[in-house]
Amino acid sequence: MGSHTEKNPYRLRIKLDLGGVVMGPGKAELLRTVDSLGSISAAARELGLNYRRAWFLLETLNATLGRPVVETTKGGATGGGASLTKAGRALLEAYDRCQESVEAHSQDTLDALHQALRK
Amino acid sequence: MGSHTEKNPYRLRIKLDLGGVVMGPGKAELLRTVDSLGSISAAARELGLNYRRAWFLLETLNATLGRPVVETTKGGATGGGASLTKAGRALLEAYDRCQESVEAHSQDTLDALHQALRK
DNA sequence: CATCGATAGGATCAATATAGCATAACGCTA
DNA sequence: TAGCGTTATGCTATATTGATCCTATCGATG
Repeated sequence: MGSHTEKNPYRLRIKLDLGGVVMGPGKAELLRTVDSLGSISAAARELGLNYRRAWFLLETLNATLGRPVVETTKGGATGGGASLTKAGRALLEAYDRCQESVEAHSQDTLDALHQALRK
Repeated sequence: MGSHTEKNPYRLRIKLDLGGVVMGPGKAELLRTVDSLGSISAAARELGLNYRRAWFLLETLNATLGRPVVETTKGGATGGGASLTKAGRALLEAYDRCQESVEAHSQDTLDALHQALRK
């Protein structure tokens, strides 16, 4: 039959411009994973990036926003760890909320575009 | 008085992921300027980027999407020129529409985040 | 047919981003 | 006190991106 709707590959990606840093899907996933694993290095392994970079991304966030988004401890039984601050959670939640809102409100436009650019 | 609302510096930037290329504010402005000036090189001058790059950006769009977004002519009295195709205009309009929608629907969340991260 | 401004594209260099290695400090635990 | 896993950070190498330069081609027009 005629209208077998092919999947629309077009997507809308967002980036939160925080004045000095931007947070896109990468940092968002990193925050999320640090939150769930309680460690920067574990999160880095999980996401397939090296610790050096993961740490740098978080440090940039910490330094640029007025307050830290992650707090860390060194040494101890587990070697140390990291967790999100309230600010960090607020940031992540705001990002997710924006992402959802954007997806919901852009779907029609993206579908129309997909039709318009259809070969 | 207490609540003198300081301007919120946080912004939401969008990128249209078209599968192979992404279109952000840069390519959007380029398309818009080519449309209004009728020339790639004029648009490049206007936006302060070199012709080589402007041309390459447009070429990438043309090549990746099934159909061209700009069509060009060489030679002639004016040396040549460029204009947006219907597809190009559809793309630019979709981008603008998404941008507007996003701005409208994210303001509250961004304001709340700004308060939450307030020093 | 020589000129002119624009498209089209090759080649190279600088700047920036990311990857990867190496190492120290930390503080619990055996 | 030796060992372990993690944070923290320096340094180097590689990859990606953007800037710059240069040359060819096109086609109306004087």
